[in-house]
Amino acid sequence: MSEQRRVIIHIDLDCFYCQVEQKRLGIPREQPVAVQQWDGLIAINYAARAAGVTRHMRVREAKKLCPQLRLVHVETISAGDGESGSPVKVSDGPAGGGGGGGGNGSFRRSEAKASLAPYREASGQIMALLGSMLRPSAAATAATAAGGGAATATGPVSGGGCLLEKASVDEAFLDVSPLVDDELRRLEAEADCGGGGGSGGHTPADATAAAAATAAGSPVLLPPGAEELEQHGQQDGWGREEEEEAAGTGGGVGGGEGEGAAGRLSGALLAAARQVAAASVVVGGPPQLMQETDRRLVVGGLIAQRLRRAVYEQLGFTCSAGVSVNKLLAKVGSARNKPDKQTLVLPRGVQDMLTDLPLGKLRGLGGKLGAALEGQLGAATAGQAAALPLEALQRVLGERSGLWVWQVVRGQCSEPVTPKDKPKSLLSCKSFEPTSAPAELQRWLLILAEELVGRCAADEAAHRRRARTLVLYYRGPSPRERSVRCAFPPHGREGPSAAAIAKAALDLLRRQPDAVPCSRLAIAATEFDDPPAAGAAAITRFFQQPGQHAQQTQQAQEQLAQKREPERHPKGSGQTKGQPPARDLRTLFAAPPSLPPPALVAAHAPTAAVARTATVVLAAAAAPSVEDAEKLQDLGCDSGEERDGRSGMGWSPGGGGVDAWSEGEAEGEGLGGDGLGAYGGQHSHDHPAKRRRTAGGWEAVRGRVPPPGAAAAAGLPAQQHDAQEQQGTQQQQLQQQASLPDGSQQQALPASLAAWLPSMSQHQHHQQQQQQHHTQQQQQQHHHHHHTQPHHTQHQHTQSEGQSGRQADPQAQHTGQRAADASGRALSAFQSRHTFAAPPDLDPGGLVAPSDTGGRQEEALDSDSDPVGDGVAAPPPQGPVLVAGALDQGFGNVDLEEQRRILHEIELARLRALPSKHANAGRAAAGGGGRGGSATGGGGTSGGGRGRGRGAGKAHGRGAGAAQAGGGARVAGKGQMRLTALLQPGRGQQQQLQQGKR
DNA sequence: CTTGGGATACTTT
DNA sequence: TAAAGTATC
Repeated sequence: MSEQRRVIIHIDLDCFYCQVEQKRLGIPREQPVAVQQWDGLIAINYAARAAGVTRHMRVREAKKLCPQLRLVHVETISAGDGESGSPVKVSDGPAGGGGGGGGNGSFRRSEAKASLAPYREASGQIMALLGSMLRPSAAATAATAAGGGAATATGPVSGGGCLLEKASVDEAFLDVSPLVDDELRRLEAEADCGGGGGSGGHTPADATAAAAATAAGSPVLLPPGAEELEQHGQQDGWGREEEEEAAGTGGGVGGGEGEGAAGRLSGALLAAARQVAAASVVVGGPPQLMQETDRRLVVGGLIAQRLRRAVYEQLGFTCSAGVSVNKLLAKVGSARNKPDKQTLVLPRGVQDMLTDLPLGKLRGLGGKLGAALEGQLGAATAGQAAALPLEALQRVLGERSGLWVWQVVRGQCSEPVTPKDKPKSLLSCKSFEPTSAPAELQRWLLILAEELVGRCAADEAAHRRRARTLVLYYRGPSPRERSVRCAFPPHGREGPSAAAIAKAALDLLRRQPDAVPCSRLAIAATEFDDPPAAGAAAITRFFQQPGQHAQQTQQAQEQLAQKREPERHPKGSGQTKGQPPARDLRTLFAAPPSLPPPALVAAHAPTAAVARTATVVLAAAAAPSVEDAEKLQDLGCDSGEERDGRSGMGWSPGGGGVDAWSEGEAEGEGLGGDGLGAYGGQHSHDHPAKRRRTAGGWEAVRGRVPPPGAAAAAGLPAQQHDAQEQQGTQQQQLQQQASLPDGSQQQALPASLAAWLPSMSQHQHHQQQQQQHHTQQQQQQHHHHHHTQPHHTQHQHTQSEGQSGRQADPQAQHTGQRAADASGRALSAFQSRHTFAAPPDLDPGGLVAPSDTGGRQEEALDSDSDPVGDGVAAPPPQGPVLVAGALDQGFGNVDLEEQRRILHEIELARLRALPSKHANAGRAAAGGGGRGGSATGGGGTSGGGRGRGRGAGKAHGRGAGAAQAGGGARVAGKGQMRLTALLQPGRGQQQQLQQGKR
């Protein structure tokens, strides 16, 4: 498939944080709002921007500039008693007017840390919705609901193979090429059965007729009917300029004189094109429908409209979209017209568009690379850079980066849309006034640990994996941030213990001689275990008699209790990387010992919300408190329980353990020079942000005497209970759009949302009822009878192969669907994120296009010596094209790998059900299945590489995102790395740049 | 005075 | 593997 045949959409939420808060608080759109963090603004809505409010403004100035400005502080997690069951102390709500909240106290930087959880949650909903819209069934459903009646579906499934890449909390790339293929086919078919049999559809008369035909019939392309789309155009208050600009740029639609290649134009297509052109800004317009690229992009625009519309109607968020042939251009497009607008970037218009575009607006050139380009080659715009010869670029930027830049400034980018599945690490951080007081550092660490623990628990429930490594980041006197790591502390019975994590981090920190006047701390959980077959537990349950599973789980747990095997990544112990620890077969299916039983896990449905709710915070104390010391002690004691059999764990109570920390070390004993003495001793020479050092660490340390008997103090909260409470809380929180008791999903528009969206009118209600896309909240309901829709999970080798990826064996497919269904049920419960693609490593034979892809990769590799021609010598190596797991009802998505695993698990389940259970057989099989996912970690590194974009509109800042060039073919293992390295601007070049500067 | 948080991911050494 | 560095929002 040639580069130009892709249709990529970039979706960018408008001032996302503000929208989230406005929705939450029911603040009308027109009211100026800014989201505040301490004394700064981190998001400003468009009304406020109109009043001149910008980022980097203090609340003071902002208020002065715009007195009606409504300030909303980000949620914070601060001091509160986190003990047993009592709700977390999260603060939200409107911030006090002048300067960060007076009495409330929780919006003080010195006391709390900010939490982005609400935005993560909203983001998850949006991504889920977008994902659901890419699935064929969604389109079919919508069409059916729209009354078009045309029994779409069934036939060759459409839409399969679309990709969704969440690029950041508020952005996503979508590759909708397959959907475009489909809809284009359908649209063009209209000509046959529809009114206009004639060959050309160019006359207005034809267009009109076509419009009628479209409204009546086109099942998928215009599910709601054309008139609704028009309504949409009107409903957003911003519709006006669109049309003007569209007109200015040439908003009309041309049949296109040249290139008569494509046959006649169907009236339906023409009507659709007009409609899209009117509702979009077209760069390089008007679209010439006789040209395939334009035609496809127009259909892409139609899809973008649908997506934006759905996001608005179902979730209440406006967003902007860019539609083009690659990620780079789509992103530039989405940033061009905001808010709530969409931009088609036709290749024809690219050159014009880029000539004056500041380099920084191109994804990847917003940083040093762009600066070097400007500084050393004098190019400030893409146009200027494009005038430079490749050799010059390569001389200055290095071979790879030079080539990459050469392509990017021409608008070329073949980076695939790469669905990201699980995050690679979870991190919680906090910066503060430099301090050397251990108690204070400890306090922060505990808060961070609590937050991290909550997120880890949610992650584990969702992905059934655990972090193997804990990383501590700290910023000491040196400007640079440093990091050290250790094994992740063992999980307690109820999951990872915040106490243990905090203590491990503290131990780590104590060993650092340069940690001292510390102004920032972060802890991260990384290097996760192999995801142990996400669907496994659900599958198992699915094939079990009710009740059997509990029994089984119990058995497994008993066994484990007996064996007490050191399962956790003992450094250097037998567990080779990727090799699942040898366990009894049963344990493969049972939840790990420290997990709640699967049933509970499923019901627990941890999402980000749990991370929030589960966050327990310390007693508030600006000053180091005795309680803090007690806490730590308790924690130490608590984790002591887990200590048995795990001494080889890399982390340990350290030289001196808990007791040592409390006072002995304060005295400089224990670790000697590494001990706390260093804290008090250092001073902040060197520190760039040289500030006064807080009261001497020594004083603080000495003053903090552990109370006698601290070790015996009450332990951590009983999390079992917590879990249940959280469940309730969470459901209340999340399920504003509740399902009916019987499980049917009827959308009740949340009052707050309705209030906030005055424009959501009658027809909208109508829509709501028709909508069958379910948001995450709804998915979390466990009403089984709803989940019987087949899951069209499909896989294509390459896009040019069209629909060839369907599963061959219907029976296997059926089974797979049931299994997928079951797993979907579980996944939907967990569902903290969407996964639309399988990790690339599993069975290359199946995932990677056979020799085909390999060949292309070679070409891609070679292409750096042959960048000419189209610039992108190699066709976009689509690599394994992964398919949106098509869980019809929007349940968790099961990707290809997951399907394989599931089938595997089914087989295992069958084996297990046999009278004599041969664990060996099972285990062997399981081993095979499990291995599949193991290489994934590395494989996750895609050619796509890094970077999110950044909505330029957001807060007028520097550049807008970047794009990676690179053919990013996804190959398992090393080859991919090499390809990646070759095609991305790498650090190598950047270092060169740095050197060049010096 | 002037920046800033909090968060992720990826690459290189 | 560990640590640092870069990019981006």
